[in-house]
Amino acid sequence: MDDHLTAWTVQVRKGLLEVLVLNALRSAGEAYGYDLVRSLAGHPGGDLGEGTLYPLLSRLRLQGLVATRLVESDAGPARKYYRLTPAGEHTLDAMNDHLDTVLAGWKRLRARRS
Amino acid sequence: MDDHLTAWTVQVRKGLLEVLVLNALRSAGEAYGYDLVRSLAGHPGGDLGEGTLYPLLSRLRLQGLVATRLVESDAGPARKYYRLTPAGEHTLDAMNDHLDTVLAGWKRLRARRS
DNA sequence: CCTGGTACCTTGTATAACGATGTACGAGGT
DNA sequence: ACCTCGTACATCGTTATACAAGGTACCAGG
Repeated sequence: MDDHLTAWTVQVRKGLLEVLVLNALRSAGEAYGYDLVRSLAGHPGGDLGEGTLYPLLSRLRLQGLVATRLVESDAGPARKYYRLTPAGEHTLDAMNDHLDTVLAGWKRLRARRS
Repeated sequence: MDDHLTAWTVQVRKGLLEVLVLNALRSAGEAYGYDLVRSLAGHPGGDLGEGTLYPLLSRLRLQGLVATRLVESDAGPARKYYRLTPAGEHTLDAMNDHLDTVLAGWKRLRARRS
């Protein structure tokens, strides 16, 4: 029974993780992948691996929602910093609004328990 | 840009639709598929087709979260009524709690805008 | 006889999360 | 020299799901 619940949480994260990352990116102003993994780990529902985040960031870049900037590091490999584009800001607002709407429907149905 | 947003909303619905239906089922006590499509259409984010709902209900039945009851109708084909099982009630509570947790993380990140 | 509403179901396509795996760099220990 | 650890990026295969499109069947009214 727990088996099905964990499978469900995976499905819920689809798309929801995208808004989470975009919001984190806007609040940080600028951040690189490896850092996002660690900072989001503290947030509820923000527990993701690198195999999840890097493809996500790549998609966002291809869609023009974020822009990247390579910065060499003294200790370790170069970091790829991400920040929102104007289109990304606009899209994020639309996403947040959409979530508000959908969740309003959820809360309404949830309240009416028998 | 709207193209990407509509694709995103599809991904958000994955899994989220399942909680919506389960909550609707609990608040109604008992309901059949065709009726759920119409009643959920009024709720924000509850716009779904039959090709979405029927496979969803089948999955829920296979997982033991809902039970079915066939009732013949005077006008039209027989209706398959669905209602939550005890396991379904328990799982639904866990889902609602999980959503509460995840959405708390979303709201926290969303509040901190630059 | 045909249309339209009710009611169920299946198939194919596209998309995303995630674990596993791989690459590469620098610092510190032995 | 060698190894290990932490940093940092990336890709692949599996699995699960929404959705449109299409299909079946029943009943009533024109």
